[in-house]
Amino acid sequence: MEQRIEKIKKQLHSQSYKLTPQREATVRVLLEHEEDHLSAEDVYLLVKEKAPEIGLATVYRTLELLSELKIVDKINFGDGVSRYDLRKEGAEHFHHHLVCVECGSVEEIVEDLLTDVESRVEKDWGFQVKDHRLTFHGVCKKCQVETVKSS
Amino acid sequence: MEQRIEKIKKQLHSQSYKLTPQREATVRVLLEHEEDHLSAEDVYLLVKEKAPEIGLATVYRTLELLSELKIVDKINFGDGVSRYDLRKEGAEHFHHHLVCVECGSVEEIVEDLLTDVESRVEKDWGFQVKDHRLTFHGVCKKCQVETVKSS
DNA sequence: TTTTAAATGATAACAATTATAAATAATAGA
DNA sequence: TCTATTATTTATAATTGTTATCATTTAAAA
Ligand SMILES: [Zn+2]
Ligand SMILES: [Zn+2]
Ligand SMILES: [Zn+2]
Ligand SMILES: [Zn+2]
Repeated sequence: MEQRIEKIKKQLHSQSYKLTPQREATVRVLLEHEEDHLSAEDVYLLVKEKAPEIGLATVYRTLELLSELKIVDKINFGDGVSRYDLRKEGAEHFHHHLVCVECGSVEEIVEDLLTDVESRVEKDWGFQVKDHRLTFHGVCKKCQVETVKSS
Repeated sequence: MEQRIEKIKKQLHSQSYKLTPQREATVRVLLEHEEDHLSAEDVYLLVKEKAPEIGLATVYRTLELLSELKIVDKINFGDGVSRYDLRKEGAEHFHHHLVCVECGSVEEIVEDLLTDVESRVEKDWGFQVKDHRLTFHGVCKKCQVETVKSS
C-alpha cells in the first residue's frame, strides 16, 4: 500500500503535480477497492468517510488527473456512469473485463490476451495501437450453475 | 436498403412491435449513415430533416428498442455520449473499432479477430461469452504520415 | 513577509437521458 | 360500423452525471 502510494506520488511529482491530502485520500480509496469498479460518486462517498470536508469536484478533478497520468483507466460498462479502475502494477495495457449479463458481476482478466490480435491490426490495418478496451458480455461461472439447477 | 428494412420489420413483428413511420425513418437514417457512429442527438437531427414532427424521446425509445433486439449496438467511446451502430448484415458479434487519439477518427474492423481469445476465456475462466466490445486506441494511418512529415 | 500560483469547496451551469402525462393512432371485439 | 383497449408518440419536466465558475485556502517562491 505505502509503496504504491509512494510510487504514485513520484509519478505526480514527475509532472509537477502534488499529492495533496485530498488526492492521497482518493488514491487510498482506489487502492482499498482495487477489485471494484467505482464511479466518481462511489469514490466520493468513500473518501468522505475519512475526509468529510472533501468536495465532489475535487474527486472528479483528481480522477481526471489520475486518468491523464495513466494511473487509473476510465471505463464505461454501458450504464450511464464512468468507472475508474487502477492500472495493475507495472501493466503496460489496460486489463480486460467479463461482465455477466445475468447478475451484473464484473470479473477481471489481467493477462494480456491481445498480443497477436494487436500485431495483426498493426500489420493489416496500419493502425499503431497504443491501448485497448476489451469487455466480454456473457454468463459468469456462478450464473451458469444457477441455470443448470433451475432447469 | 428496402430489403434490410423489410428484414428489420420482420424482426420487430416477431416480438410484436410495429415498424411505425417514426421507427422506419430512424432506421433509414441509421442505414444511410452506416459508416458513422451517430449519437442519439445526431440521429434525431437527421431524422428531423425528413420527418420534422418527430420527437427526441421517440428517437431515444426507438434506439433503445433496436438495441434490445440486437439490431443496433450501443457503444461509448469515452466522450459522454452513447453512439448507435447498426450490426453488419448477418454478423454474429459486434464489430471492432480503431479510435485515433490524434484526429478522433473511428475506423471499423468487421473481421472477428477474437475467436481464439474467446475460446480461451471460455476454457480458462469458465465464462460463457455472448458478445464483446473491443476498441483499440492509437494512431491511424493518416496521422502516422502527418507525424513523419512534421518531424 | 509579501507575492504568486496551485488546489480546493461550494455551487451553478450544462448536457445527456429518462419519466410523465396528454394526445394520437392502431387494433380488436361487439 | 362503433366502441373499448392498447400501443405509440409528442412535448415537456425532471433527473442525473459531469464540468465550469469563483471565492477561499494552501503551498511555494521571491
Ligand atoms: Zn477492472
Ligand atoms: Zn453472473
Ligand atoms: Zn462501428
Ligand atoms: Zn488520426
